[in-house]
Formats: sequence, structure tokens, C-alpha cells
Amino acid sequence: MTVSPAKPRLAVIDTDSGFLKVLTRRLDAAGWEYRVFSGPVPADELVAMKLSALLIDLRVVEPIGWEFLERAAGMLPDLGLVVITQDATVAQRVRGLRLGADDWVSKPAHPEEVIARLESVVRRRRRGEQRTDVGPLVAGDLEIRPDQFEAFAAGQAVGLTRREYELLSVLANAGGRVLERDDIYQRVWGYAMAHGDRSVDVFVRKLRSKLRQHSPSWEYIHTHFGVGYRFEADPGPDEAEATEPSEADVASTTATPEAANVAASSTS
Amino acid sequence: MTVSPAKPRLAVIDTDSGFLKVLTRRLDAAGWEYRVFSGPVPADELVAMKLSALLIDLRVVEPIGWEFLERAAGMLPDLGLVVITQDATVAQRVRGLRLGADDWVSKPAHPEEVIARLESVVRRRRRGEQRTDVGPLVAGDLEIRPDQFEAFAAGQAVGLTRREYELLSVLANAGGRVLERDDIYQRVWGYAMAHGDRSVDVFVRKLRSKLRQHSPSWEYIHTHFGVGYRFEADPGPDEAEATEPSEADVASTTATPEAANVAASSTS
DNA sequence: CAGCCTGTGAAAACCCTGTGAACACGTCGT
DNA sequence: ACGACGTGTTCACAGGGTTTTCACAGGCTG
Repeated sequence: MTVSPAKPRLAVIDTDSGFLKVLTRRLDAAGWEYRVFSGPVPADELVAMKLSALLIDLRVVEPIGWEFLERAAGMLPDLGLVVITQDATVAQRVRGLRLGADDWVSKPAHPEEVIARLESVVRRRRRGEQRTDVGPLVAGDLEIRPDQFEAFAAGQAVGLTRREYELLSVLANAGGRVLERDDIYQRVWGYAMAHGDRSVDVFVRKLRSKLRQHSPSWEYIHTHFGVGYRFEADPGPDEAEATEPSEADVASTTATPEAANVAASSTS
Repeated sequence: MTVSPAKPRLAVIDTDSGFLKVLTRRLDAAGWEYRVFSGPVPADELVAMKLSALLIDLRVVEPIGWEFLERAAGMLPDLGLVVITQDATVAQRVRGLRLGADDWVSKPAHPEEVIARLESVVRRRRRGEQRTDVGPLVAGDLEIRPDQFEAFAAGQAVGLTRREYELLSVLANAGGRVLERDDIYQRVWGYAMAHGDRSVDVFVRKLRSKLRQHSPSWEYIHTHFGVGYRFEADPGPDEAEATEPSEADVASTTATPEAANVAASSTS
């Protein structure tokens, strides 16, 4: 299944308005999150921004260019660091790269290439990043754990198969929206649903069965006739009682995929 | 885990004798290990060389330049990939970078800068690589000692081969997460798993066999159907039963590499 | 009420994993 | 150089879990 990559976070330190204009336009199109600065930024502030990459015109932070570069590289070893300058000698570029820069491009530069280089740097940085799996998702008394490909109710594993887990994951990460069958199929199976295929229905049944079995007092998957399915933890038909006296205190019953949804599946 | 050689290993694919001459001189001075090729190199040969980086003039591998680039990048995600060309449009450079290249420099290029860029790429590659610092890890009555490339059960060596140890190490250091086969393969073998490769399964069997032999009362490697494997020390199939399966008695059966590593981390 | 949509149960087809063994390769001792 | 040995890779098959398919029953909409 294809996963939407978390948006890269970028800080740009530059003052070249013309370049910035065309660069930011492309960044927007590419879906980056970014902030622009016109001068040196305190190191701890950079840290706080949880950046993926930093694009910096050394001239802007003169006269402490090298020092700034070195500090940033030393303080944020995982940060992608790309320097861009009007004119630079080979010696300067070499020095910058040795100091910790990941790339160095010269103005005038095509924004598309700058972005491609930023992507390359971020990609490389991500590669090593130990499976920053998304945090578990909690709804009702259900906990969905991507690192286990499994869901837990009251600390007990539900025993989902691969597909069941993927389906639950897709539904739960939809943020309470109703998903159409074709949409669900597309996301879970990875290709278009054939006309008349009932797989989604069948798996919804299996899921419901297992969930009900492990968490009887909640309703998780809701049918929308003629449309599709929606995930939301509902206290449900409260004929069954005795076990769960306090449901009211549970704050967010709806799934809240605020944490990025990077499932770690690399199906070839 | 791939061994990161003290000296970076580089392959150069280029035919520009003048450039090569001056480049190799500098490479020698900088203490790199390298080999020079004058044409396309079979993918499996690249794998066998355990490279840190690859410097390639795309013109030399024409007409399959892009394909070659893509294959190399796909097969060796951890390989530093730097392209160098005489003339290239922005579009070409962008394409190359998107295809997986880590950097792209234009001839004529100063060898020192090329080396600096190679260093930068390798540094980045390495940075992410093994955050899994060495430190004994205990789970069940198993002790995994990175300094010995060996595991011990009840003080007795299990007798693991290199690959078996790497596999066990990767699994045990995953912190109880389920690892997919491709993931495991990538980490142990160092390159992408070919479709249909069963090596991981076979080694899991060997590992289980040896572990069972030396520590019969514990289960360490758990299969997750359709997903992969997970490491966790389980008291195992105790034929004696009658008592309620209260899992509360076994405190921390799961491996916790983070905690263990803090103890003896001698980062050189 | 008719027509389509969904829930359900079970059988069949499919794919995944465990397993044993043959095969390829490099090392080391004789 | 030769052959025994340890290691890693590949293959085919068996068993079983998983997924798909199918038919029918029950609901919802117009």
C-alpha cells in the first residue's frame, strides 16, 4: 500500500526575494512545510522546529558564516544541511562540506534542482532513521499498534491478519470520515477494485467479529448504506454492561491520526 | 548489520584518464580504498564489493544510464551514489537525483570537491546507519554479545555463524517490534531482497534450531504470518499447565536494547 | 413492494511458512 | 594441489493459515 510520506519540514535562510518567490512556489506545489528567515537563527530555535532540512545562503549570516554552519551541523547531526551561495571558490565549498554541509549549490540555481537536492538529502537522512513508527492509535478501549501490525483491547491482542490490520488501520486513520469501498480497496489492496468484489465487506465482517469478541461494549466500524464504512469508537448498544461503568471520561473516541501515518510497508 | 569499514570503499566508473589520474592521487592521499571501472558493472558485483560509495559518469554506461542508476539505487539503498557528467541539463540532474543519486557534479570538477562531496555522502549514509550501539543484551536466559559476535545461553556459547548472529542481533535490537522480511534482509544482507528469496526464513530456522538446542525452555523468534518476525523471550510452551496463564509473573521478557546499551557503549 | 445493498456462513483457491537436502563457494589443513 | 569442512544459497514439497469466491438471507431506499 502506498503511504503518504510525512511532509518534510524545511527552514530557508536567505534574502534573495526573487529566488525565494519562485522557490516557495515550488515548495508549496511539492507539499513542503517551510519557514523563511532573513538572518541567523539561534541554534536552539532550529532544534525546536524539528526540521528535516535547512537551506542557507551563507552570505546572509555573515560574518559568522562558517561558525554558524559548524554549530548547526554539530548540534543537529540529523539535519539535512544545504548551502547555497552566489559565488564560492572550490576551497570554500570543500570547507563547507567538510564542516558538515550535505550539499552546496551555486546561484543562480534552478529551484527544481534545489528541491531535488533537498529531497535527496532528506531521503538519505530518513534512511537511517530507525523506524520512527507512528505512535499507537487509541480509540475506545482499542489500541492499534503499527509496530506490531496488531490491535489490542484491554491489553490483549485481537489477533488480526495482515489484511485485517491494514483495513483497520486505513479506517482508523481516516479521521472519522466515511470511506467508500473503492477507496478502501485501493488503499488496502493497492490496486483498483474489480466490479462486484465483496472483499471489503467480508473483511469488515471479520474485523467486527474479532473486535466484538475482544471489546464487546464498543462499536467501531459503522456502515453507511450506499456509501461505505466509517471508523469511530462508540460506546455502542449498551445492553451489555457490568464491565465498563465509565465511558464518559474517554476523551477522544474518534480516531485522531495527528501523528503522521507512515505505515512501514514496502511491498514491491 | 553491514560492517562499516574504517576506510571508505569506493568504486569509480569513468574513462576520463586525466580526471582519473588526478582523482586517484587525491584518493590515495586521503586513504580511500577504491576500484576503477570503465563500463557498466553488474549489480551483484557491486553488491559483493561492499561499497560505501559509487562515483559514476553516466556517459560511460550509456545507453542504459538511467536504468543503471535506478537499479543501483534500488538495490543498494545504503550506497552513496554520486553522478558526474560533462554536460547535463537541470532536468537531467533533477531526474538523476530523484532516481536515487545523492549528488551530481559537473565536469570539469575539482577532485578535492568531488572527494569532499563523496565524504559528505558517506558521512550522511553512516550517520543514520547503526545507531544500534554495541552492548550486551539479555533476554530470557540468552545473552547476546556484540563484542563476540556470539550469543550465550546459560554461559554457554550457542555457536552462531556470522549471518546467524547478524540476524539475531537485528531482531533482538528491534525492541519488540515486528520486522518485515524485506526490512530484515536489508539490514542483515545490506542490499534489497530479491523477490521470492527465502534466505531469511532459512536462517530463522537455523537460528531457532540452535537456540532451542541451548535454551529449550524459551521461545525467542515469533512468526507473524504475512508480515515477518519478532523477537521476544517467551517462557515458551510449558507442557505443565493447569494454572491460569497469568502473564504477570514474567516481568520484562521483551528485549530492551536501549536500556542495555547505555551501560557499555564505547563509541570510538 | 420492487430493487438494490449489505451481512453471513462456508467451501475452494491461494499464498505463506517450515523443512530437509542438494548445490555452490571459499577456507584450511594435509 | 587436493580434499574435507563450514557457510551461505537455492530448490521443491508439505502443511496449514489466509484470502477469495459464492450463494443466500436480511435490510434499506425509493
